[in-house]
Amino acid sequence: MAKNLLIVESPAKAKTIEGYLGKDFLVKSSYGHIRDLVKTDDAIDVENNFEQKYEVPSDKKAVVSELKKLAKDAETVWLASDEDREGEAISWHLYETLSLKDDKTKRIVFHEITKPAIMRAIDEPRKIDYNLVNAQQARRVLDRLVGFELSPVLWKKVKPSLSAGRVQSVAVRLIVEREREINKFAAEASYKIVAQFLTGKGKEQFKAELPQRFDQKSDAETFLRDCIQAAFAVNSLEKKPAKRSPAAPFTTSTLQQEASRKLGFSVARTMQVAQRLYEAGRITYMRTDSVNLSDTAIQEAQQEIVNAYGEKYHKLRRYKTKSAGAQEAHEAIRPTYFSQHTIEGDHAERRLYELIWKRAIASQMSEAEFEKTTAKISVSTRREELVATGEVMRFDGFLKVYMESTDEESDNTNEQSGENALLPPLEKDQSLILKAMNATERFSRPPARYTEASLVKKLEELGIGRPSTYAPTISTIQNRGYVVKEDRDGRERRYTVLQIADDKVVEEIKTEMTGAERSKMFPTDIGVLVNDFLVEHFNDIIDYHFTAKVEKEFDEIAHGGKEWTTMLKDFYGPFHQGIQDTLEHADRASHERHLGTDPATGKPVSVRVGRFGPLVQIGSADDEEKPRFASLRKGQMIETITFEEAMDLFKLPKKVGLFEDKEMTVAIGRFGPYIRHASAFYSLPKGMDPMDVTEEDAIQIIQEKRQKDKEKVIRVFEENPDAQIENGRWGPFIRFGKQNVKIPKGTDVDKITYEDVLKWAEADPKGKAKAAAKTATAKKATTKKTTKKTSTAKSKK
DNA sequence: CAGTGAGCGAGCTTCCGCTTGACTT
Repeated sequence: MAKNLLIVESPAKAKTIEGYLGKDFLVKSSYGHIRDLVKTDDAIDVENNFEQKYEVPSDKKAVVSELKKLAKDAETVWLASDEDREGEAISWHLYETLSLKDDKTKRIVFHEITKPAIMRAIDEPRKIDYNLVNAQQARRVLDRLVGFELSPVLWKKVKPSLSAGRVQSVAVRLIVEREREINKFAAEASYKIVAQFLTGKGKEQFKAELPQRFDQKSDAETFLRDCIQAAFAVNSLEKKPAKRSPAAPFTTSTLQQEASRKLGFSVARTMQVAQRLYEAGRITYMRTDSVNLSDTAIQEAQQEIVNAYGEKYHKLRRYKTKSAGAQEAHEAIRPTYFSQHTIEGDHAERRLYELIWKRAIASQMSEAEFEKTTAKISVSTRREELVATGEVMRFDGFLKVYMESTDEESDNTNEQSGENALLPPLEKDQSLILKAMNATERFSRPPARYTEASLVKKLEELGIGRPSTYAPTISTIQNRGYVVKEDRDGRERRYTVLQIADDKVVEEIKTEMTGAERSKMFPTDIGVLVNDFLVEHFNDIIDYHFTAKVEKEFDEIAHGGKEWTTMLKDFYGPFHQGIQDTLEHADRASHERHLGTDPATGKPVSVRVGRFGPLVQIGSADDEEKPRFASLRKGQMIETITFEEAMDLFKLPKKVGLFEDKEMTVAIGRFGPYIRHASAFYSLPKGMDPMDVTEEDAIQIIQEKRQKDKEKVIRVFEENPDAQIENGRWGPFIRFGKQNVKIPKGTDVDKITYEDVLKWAEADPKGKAKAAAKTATAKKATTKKTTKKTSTAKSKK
């Protein structure tokens, strides 16, 4: 029996540490927290100093009983959970739950998993820090009180099953408020002047811009006209060295941002893949707020950089965390072995590892050095100067391995930036030949919508949430239906371009797409409704700075300067009063908006949130005639929909004619406009207005789709016409009734027999399960719907 | 991928932070 039992939070960590400590130590993991508040409303006794009822959740029972047994037999139990508030609480819960003895228990901490760090920790054991534990209790109790008192208010005043909390509600608020900023944003147009010059001798070309812009088209036109007969010369020439430094190694939040920008990963996917890399021993812990690297890591990175790129590429750097509320219990995210530039694994694992490796290596490399040249060009007829800039890299430094990307979209419109371009050799007073000049109308841009990752960044800046909760929070607000992540089409916008041609200024109108979004976070109507309700009645809790405020108090508790129950009492009194007042006095939340009167019937037109989502209604319930309803479409919201848009919703579905004795109907569904005929759906070609579809169009679309489907079929099996080989998006596959059967790699498609099909179909449990699930869920969904229908109806009262 | 759309009912929903599996969808 081992003399020492050492308990950490993560099993992967346990494995590593066991290797460092040898036979006398048995290293086990608690798998995070082992106890939590009971899930019922009596978990906290607010009358009695916020006394808590804890329980070991069922999925932790096995871990706890194993640890209990091992602890009983061990001479010394070492509690080595993380060095932060939560970690201290885990140690305390272990101490209590395992019934440990004070003289047999030692608390140790380390914030990097290296042998020297662990040996040092073992030499310096301490006791459980009850101030820190109390700070965690205050945090836990406050979150429970807020979540479990706010949510029921929403059930009563908005709709059942909704949720609110210190973190999620602020996340939703950020998105709602950003959407409103975008809605009220009015783009301002201005004219940007860009010129192309030729040098006199070599006839080399380069570009220059006017730094200032013209608000008025007439001013831009005048400028261009003045330039027609003007002489141009290099007025001044300046060369300046410039440097760029690498970014710090990854934290959870920065990893999520870069993986989103460079690899297109959702934050959940990034964390899944990182978890696999961590478990395989490829990277250090992936839930961290620290940018710190251990001394051994810094040395290994140095060795690797010097070996691979040479001494002058190395620069030792230590980074400091900037973000609020960082607890730094771990290292930054880095490769376990810097010598491994790449790894084995699936595509996602290899790419994420590479990103982590590059970022960590680059963080220990030299600055990149540039020479920036700025040439100012005089215009004989004007006082303004045009400016040409060029940048030459003198030394690549860290850019040899890593370039951080930004959130700025580069694909936006006709922006032709002259930055980073090379300039031909120029001399002061050299005269230049104007080759072309134009003034392009440009528009100011609204604030950017959040992506999952940029929302995480914002939350981190506000100190809201922790590395372990960023991804779950993003999921929660989507699962609750408060926000959606989706693509939205942009709209066309016209802009004016003025140009010098044949000594005249000519004008041209062009169009561009603007406002198109990919994978962005949009609030839903229910998200807006809940947010506005919370802001109205609980503004102090939903305030961006609420977390920062309470964190400060948790810190005071942790340092022994404040009693945790006092802090909670001060908070809970007014909070609970607010809950009661709201329950008693607040109206049911509704965002009903009256849009106007239907000219055809004279009935009122309004929008509101219905049981199945936002809808438009013509007529009222107490009218004799039943009101007419229509659902809002993707991108439409109660707050912003216009009367005309609302009335348009009643124009579809529209019957467009007959085909094969059956009606054809045009409508708009979740995937865009389509024609419904018999029981089949046919998408409209992109760009076709569903209102304009004629009978002939519809027939043609149906026939074309049928033809295309026919072309996809390679072979139908004689034995069973429900079995056929088709060309799919990723190559040939077998359609076998409802089941899609994969063709094994390397099979000659022409030689597949019906026996093969039966065999493969049988051997593909996933495909079978999927086919079965398809029918099962279809059934379930319908039954669920009907039960839900009655249930919500009941609770309405 | 549509259509639907308040009404009486019983009892349920819900927080944030630590950690991984054991399961299907």
